[in-house]
Order: sequence, then structure tokens, then C-alpha cells
Amino acid sequence: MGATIRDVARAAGVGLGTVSRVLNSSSLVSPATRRRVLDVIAELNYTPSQIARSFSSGKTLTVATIAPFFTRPSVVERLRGIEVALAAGGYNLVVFNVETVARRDACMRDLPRRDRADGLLIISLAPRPAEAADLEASGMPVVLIDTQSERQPSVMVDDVCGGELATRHLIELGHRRIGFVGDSLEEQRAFNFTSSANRLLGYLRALEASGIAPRPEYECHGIHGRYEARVLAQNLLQQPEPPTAIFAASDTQAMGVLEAARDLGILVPAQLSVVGFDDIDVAEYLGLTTVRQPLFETGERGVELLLERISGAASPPEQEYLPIELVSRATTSQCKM
Amino acid sequence: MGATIRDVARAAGVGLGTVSRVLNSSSLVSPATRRRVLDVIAELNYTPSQIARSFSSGKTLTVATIAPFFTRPSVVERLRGIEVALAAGGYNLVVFNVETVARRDACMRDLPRRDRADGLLIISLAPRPAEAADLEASGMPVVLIDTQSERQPSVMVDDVCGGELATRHLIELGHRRIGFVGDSLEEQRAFNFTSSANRLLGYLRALEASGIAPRPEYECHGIHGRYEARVLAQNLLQQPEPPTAIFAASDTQAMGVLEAARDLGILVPAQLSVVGFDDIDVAEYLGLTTVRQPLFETGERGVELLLERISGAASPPEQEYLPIELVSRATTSQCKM
DNA sequence: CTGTTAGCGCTTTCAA
DNA sequence: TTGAAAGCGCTAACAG
Repeated sequence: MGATIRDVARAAGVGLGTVSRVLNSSSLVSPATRRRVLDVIAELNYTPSQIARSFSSGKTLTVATIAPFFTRPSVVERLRGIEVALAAGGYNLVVFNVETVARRDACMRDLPRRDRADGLLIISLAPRPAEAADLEASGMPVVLIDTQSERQPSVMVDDVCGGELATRHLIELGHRRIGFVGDSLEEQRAFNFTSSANRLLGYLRALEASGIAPRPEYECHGIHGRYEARVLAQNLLQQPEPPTAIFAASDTQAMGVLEAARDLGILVPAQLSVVGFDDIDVAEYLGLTTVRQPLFETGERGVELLLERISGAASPPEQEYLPIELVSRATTSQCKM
Repeated sequence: MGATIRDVARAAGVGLGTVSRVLNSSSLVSPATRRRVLDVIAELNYTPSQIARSFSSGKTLTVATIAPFFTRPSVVERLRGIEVALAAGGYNLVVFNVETVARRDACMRDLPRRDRADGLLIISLAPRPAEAADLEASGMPVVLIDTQSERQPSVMVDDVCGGELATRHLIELGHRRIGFVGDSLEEQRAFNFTSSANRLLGYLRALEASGIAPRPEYECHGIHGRYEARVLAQNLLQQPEPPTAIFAASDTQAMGVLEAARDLGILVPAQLSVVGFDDIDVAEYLGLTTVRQPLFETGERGVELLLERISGAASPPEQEYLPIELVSRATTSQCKM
């Protein structure tokens, strides 16, 4: 426990530096010396102090991640990709769970400055211009996941395209009255989330491409969550001329839509088609048609980019897009109205 | 960025110690001096180095958590409780995701030694006797969550009681042929998970208390997961004399059971009653009857105990039990066979 | 109340 | 190939 590198050096009859070299598997140590040092280390049950090591070397072997609402299945899956990739590279993961705007802002502000981590990963929260500039100025390597910025590299999917994919699928099934359920505008603005807005954009584009006039009353927004989406969808479905299909900006919200249909005795997909987004684990269980995005892989790839930057590769801040695909299951069918 | 405490001291015309005192909000600094130092700090855009601080003080303000399969909803929810409580106390959370036995053992072995954290939280993985002794000897504060040991304090629920609760509920509904779906024995042994076995024990006790002879062919085990549980349940339900009710050791496994019923055209709850365990988020959506345990709170409470220990309170390693309750929903009903 | 000083345990030159 | 020595930036103990 209490043994230090000095104790080891003394006991092995070598210099401090030699022990350090052995610890860092430097090649400039004779096999004999190495053996001796290793023996003493084992004998003394010595473990190098990580903090001292970090302090001296300036490397913490730790990466911080800002994750909004990290219990959301999509976020967890990204985090898993991050953790696995990080662990493979010998790095530790510090998680900052953001559930309030105050915490969001505090994390954005403080994390790059406090040098407890060698790098920073930010999930879904787009830095505002001033924040992006600060992040850049801080000098800490940063990679964005599921969002983007001019000044930091990012790993993401094309949400606009995803929205189009989902909506086009519904249009191809003959639907003309298609509703949209997405995040509340205030929430988007406060956290600076962007995916719901982009998916909405894709939805609008697909409608336009098919010459379908968008109806404002079909577009609804609410705090992200199953329950909130359920309420929104209930209203949507009780309009005089209700939609025959609904595109939800996430699988969680799609689940709320399914609940609303159940509440109102509306059969899915016979009377209502529903498409989600993400393809979280439970989507398959529910037979939910959705737009799949590679959640785990975004985390993994984000780590790769970050570790490159940490080791000095100063590549330009590029946006990297991972592929998405529509997964057609049992909640969508031909429009029969 | 590059400014150190020395620069601040020089620029403010004070000693090093004074700046340090200001940083640590010591009361022994005159308001005037404090003001001056604070001004210089702002002017120089100085941020104290956390690593240097940790190194010098010996405190990292970080807690490590070993979490097996941290994407499982129940684990995530515990982690959220941990993160929230830790953040409130100014601590950071480092997550170690364990998905293999090798990693489990490595984490158990290394984490208490590497002094990158002030304390350690272990979820669901019971330390083996030798490990528990090592943990104790390491001197690092440790708290166990959802598992226990003689030598470390822990926060848990009474899984045996939970198993009884679930099974008794089924018995009271008139069921006599009750199946059990739980974790594979090899997996339990390899990771040293205990909850599935305890829930099984509760199941057996409840049967015994009602004079129902347990049937070996009704007790099945498989790798934890929805798919695996589905396969197990399919077999269970295709026996010559299939059970009329199934108690699954987790909600995830209960979902597999529901899928199996669906596969075989068996109506739930009319022809089959199903009870899960945990009450994860999706349980309500599915109308799953289950045994609710306070997941978030176990994490929260674990942190409280850990922070107490970190700040020196050397209370004896007690087991703390949090309450559970049966939540009766739509997957259980009177036995009609 | 404040300045000075001695480390914390390790990495990393720099000589030898 | 090795030893010695200079910090890394801060906290805390001690003097004043």
C-alpha cells in the first residue's frame, strides 16, 4: 500500500529513474535490472500512484463525457460504445449526466478548463457559438457525438435524411395525412438539441417532394418523453380530420404514440401507421418501424477520433456521417383510408 | 490557460498560500485581500489544476463504480441515482462497465489499488471472500449496491422476500403450476451475481409455504436477456403439462416470456400469468405485473454511505435493506384452469 | 491574517 | 544502460 517508487528503488539498489523506466516499459533497461526491479515490486506489493503519475506526466488517461439524460436508451447505447472503446484504449470514462439547463451550461463551461480529463466527448448537445469558441480556445481535445459545430469534429447521422426516409416510407404506403411528434421547442432551445428539428425538416421536405401541403395542426412538440408524446398524439388523433400516420422523432415518443392509439381504440397499423427513430432495443420487441442509427458505433467512432486528437493528430474539425436505414416492421402498413 | 497559482500570487502581490486559501475559501483571508486575489484570478483567467490539487491533497473528488452490463435498464437507473447524488456532493463518477468475467476480475483486483478514486461502488457483483478481504485491506472506502458481503456495507433489497411476494401473488390467484425463469447458473457463478438465486429461493419458499411441490422441469435458467428468456419460456410452455403462470427473475426476462406466449398464441393473462422483477420503465408500458424495487434510491443511498466513509466515519459494514412492493398490473389474473 | 517552505510520487531530462 | 536531479502545481504546516 504505502510503498513508493523510492522504496522500490532503494530495495532494488537502483536509481529512481530506473524503476520508472521499468514501470513505463522503456526498452533502455537491461533484462537483469528489470527482473530485479520487478521482483522487488512484487515483493513490496507496490502499485504506482496514478495521481502522481498523472500530475507528473500531464496525462490522466481519462475522458469526460457530457451526456444529456443518460438513462435514455439511445444515450446509454452510445455511452456503451464509448466505454468499450475507451476501456480498450486503457482510458477511463467520467460521466456527466445533464438533466437541467443549468448543469448543461456549467458542464460546457467548466469541463474543458478543469484538466481532470485528457479529452471531452459531448453527446447531443450542440455548443453555442461562444461555447464552441471557448472549447476550442481551451485546447482540450473535444469530439461531438450526435451533433455538430464548425469548430469541433463530430460523429453523427443525417437526421434530415432520416426524417425524409421515415416520411417517404409512409407516403409510399399511400399516406397523405401524416403527423409529426417531436421535442418541445423550448427544450430544444434550452439544451441546444438539434436532432428533432432536423428530423422535422426531413419530414417537411418529404412532404414537399410529394406535393403534400404540410398542415400546422399535424406538427406537435412536447417535452421529450413517452408520456408527453402520448398526450400529444391523443390530441392529434382526436382532430376532426386526424392523421393516418405519425412520424415520431424518437422511438420513445413513438411508444407514446402507440399508447395514445391504444387509449383511443385505434388499431396499429390498420388504422394508424407509426414510425419512430433510433431503433432502440425495445423497438424490435414492439415491432416498431423505425429509422435505425448506429448508436453504439457513434460512441465508438467518437472515441477513435478523440484519441487521435489526444495523441496530437490535429486533423481539421470534420463532420463524419454514419449510415442510417429504415427498418420496416409491424407498425406501418398501406393506407386504407 | 497556462497560468499557475504562482502567477496569481505574483500579480496580486501576495504569497502562494494566500491564493490557495482563497481558492479553498478559507475564512482566514481579509476581505480586501480576497477581493484582490479574485480579481487577478479573473483577469488572468486562471483555473487551478485539478490534478495538482488531487496530487497534493490526496483527494480526487472522484468515485469509481463497477457496473455489470450497464445498459440494462435496472443498472442504468441505479447509475443515475449514483450520478445525481455524486454531482450534488461535488464528486465525479467514473464508470467501469463489466461485460466479461475477465473484466470483472480485473476491476475487482485493480480498482481499489489504483488510487484514482476516493471511493468505490460495486453494483450487483458480490466480492468473493478473497476479494472482499483485499478490498478491505486496500483501505479504499467501498459500498456494495444490490449485493452484499461480510466486510463491506451494502444497500440492497430482500430478493428472497421479493421472490416470495411474486410467487405468493400467483398462488393467491389460484395458480398451482408456476414456472420460474432466471439467470444461467454459470453466469451467476462466473460474475458472482446473487439476485436471481435469491429470487428463486423466495419462489421455492412460497411454493413450500402453500404445500405446492416444486417441479424441477418448471425451473429454468439461461443467460440473462430477453431472447434467451423467450427460448426458455417457449420450452416451458410446450411441456405436456405447462405452467399456468411464470415468475421471471427480471422484467427483461419477463418480456422474453411475454414474447414466447405471443409466439405460441398463448393469451396473457387469460391463459398465462407473468410476473417480473425490478419495475423498469417499460414495465408500466407493457402493463407488466412486477416486484418494484427502488433502483434510483439504491444508488443514491449507496453514495450517501460511501461519502460518509470517505469523510472518515468508520461505521461497521452494515447491510441496509430498501423496501420492495408488488405492483399488480395486467399480466396476471385468476387461474382458470 | 499572511508569507514561506516542505513535500505529495512520479516522469524526464541531463550527465555519466 | 543507469543515477541524479529538476520540477509538475498545489496544499498544509509553520512562522511570523
